[in-house]
Amino acid sequence: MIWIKAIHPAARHPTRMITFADAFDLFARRVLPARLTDAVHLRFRLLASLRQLARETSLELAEGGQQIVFLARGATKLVAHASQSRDQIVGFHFPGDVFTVPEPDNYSYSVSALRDSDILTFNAADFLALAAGEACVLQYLLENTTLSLRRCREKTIALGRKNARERLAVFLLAMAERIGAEQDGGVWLDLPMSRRDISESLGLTIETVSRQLTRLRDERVIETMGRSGIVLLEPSLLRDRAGFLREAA
Amino acid sequence: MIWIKAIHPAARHPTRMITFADAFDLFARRVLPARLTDAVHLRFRLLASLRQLARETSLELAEGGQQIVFLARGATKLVAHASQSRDQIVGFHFPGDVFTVPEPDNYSYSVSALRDSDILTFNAADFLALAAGEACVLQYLLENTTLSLRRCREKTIALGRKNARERLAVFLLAMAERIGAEQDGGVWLDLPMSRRDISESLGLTIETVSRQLTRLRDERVIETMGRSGIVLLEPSLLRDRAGFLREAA
DNA sequence: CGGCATGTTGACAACCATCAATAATAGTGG
DNA sequence: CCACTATTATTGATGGTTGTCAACATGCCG
Repeated sequence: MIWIKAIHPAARHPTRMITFADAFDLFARRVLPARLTDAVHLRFRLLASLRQLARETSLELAEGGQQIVFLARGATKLVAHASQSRDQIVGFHFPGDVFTVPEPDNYSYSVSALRDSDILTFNAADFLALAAGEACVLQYLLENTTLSLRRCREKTIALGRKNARERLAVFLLAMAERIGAEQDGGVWLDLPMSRRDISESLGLTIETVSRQLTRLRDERVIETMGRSGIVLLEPSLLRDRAGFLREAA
Repeated sequence: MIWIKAIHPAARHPTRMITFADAFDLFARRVLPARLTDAVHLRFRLLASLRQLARETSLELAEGGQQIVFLARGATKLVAHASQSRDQIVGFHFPGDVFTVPEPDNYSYSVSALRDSDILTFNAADFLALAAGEACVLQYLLENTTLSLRRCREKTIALGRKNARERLAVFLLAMAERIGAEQDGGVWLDLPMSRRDISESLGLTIETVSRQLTRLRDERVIETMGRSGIVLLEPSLLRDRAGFLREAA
């Protein structure tokens, strides 16, 4: 049916833009305390820039030092560029996430959209200067950064001590936790990232990622549907393959 | 002489303990703003526990949730325990460092002393509740956590995209920055960690670490003196081998 | 339906882990 | 102070996991 054809892709990846007001509102509801005076609220608002990133486009943040980013809509990856086109994805982000983009040092960093995305960017120094008077905001940022750190440490463990098989299992479980939809015993994933993205996140090649997914499919641990659809048939089987600590017996 | 025997090891790795007052004073000078009232100062003091860790001993922090740790003296490693005695070191810490120890999730974490160390531990929740009224403290923690995150991301890049040779170069440069002593053109390092620690930090084996150090020695990039002494003869040569972004030409 | 980007599969090679033996170091006791 | 010993580090030989190169298949979009 025509109707299916026309509506389906749009439903999966809506391209409707949101306004600055909408984006900032989402941000304020999550980060700013309700009791904030209008004046301070406005000053935060003045620091925000809305960037609309079409799928596959990226945002270089070289100028202006460290940035604080709020993802209002879409999905993004934070990429570190090492030498000679060796890129490492240090994190995936989903709507509602707040994260910091480091200023360039030994590597340069960029934010790329996996889907059409709307993000708010703040200069970190300005933001912190303003937040200094609002302990709640600082506390939110601190908790958030601590969470990012925990995720980053888990990634470090995966990259340092796990084989390809285990890394895939860890990745799928992490995605299930963040964007999975429960579905009669299993978990449904609509991955916004390509095999290349997965491989650049896990320190592998796309071929290895593909082989491990095939293997998991052969073992009836997952099912794949097209390029982006994955069903975790039995999450506990994945946990067995993830090389985590055994649960206390 | 008895006297020599008794004092010599102590000279390299002094075992003299410091008092709680000394340790807390070091902490306060670094983290707490000078203008803090005595009452609040005291409340922070009441949250602190001094732990004296002899070399090679470790501190399990399973109970009590996330901890905030201040290292007053010595050197420590933060170890994540994955399954089956596969450990990954997620960070090394030196005097003055503040860091958080996650509560156990998929992995358990412990702090181990590379040298005799004195650390102050705080329950993170209690500490944050108290710091909520002191924006300066929150800001310090936030900056500190952001720095930890940056370091962790750089480690992620190293483990995901670099070979053994590059990882060693990155490691030595990072150590030079943190505990190196300039010495006529080169940098002198007295590494507190063993080859095993280095390998567990870099996601390699001790044999590979050893081989790469030998290779760097053959190439006249470093000199080794005993087990812990390393001189970086020409840091720029190490940078060439670290796989960093080329400096802007 | 057709073209192209993306993903999968296969053959082979490289790098690093593993296993094993030797060497060096640091601390101990004579 | 020096020999002795246990621990730690180095060196060598070999194999496995994953990267690389290549060909092919699939799915997505116009």
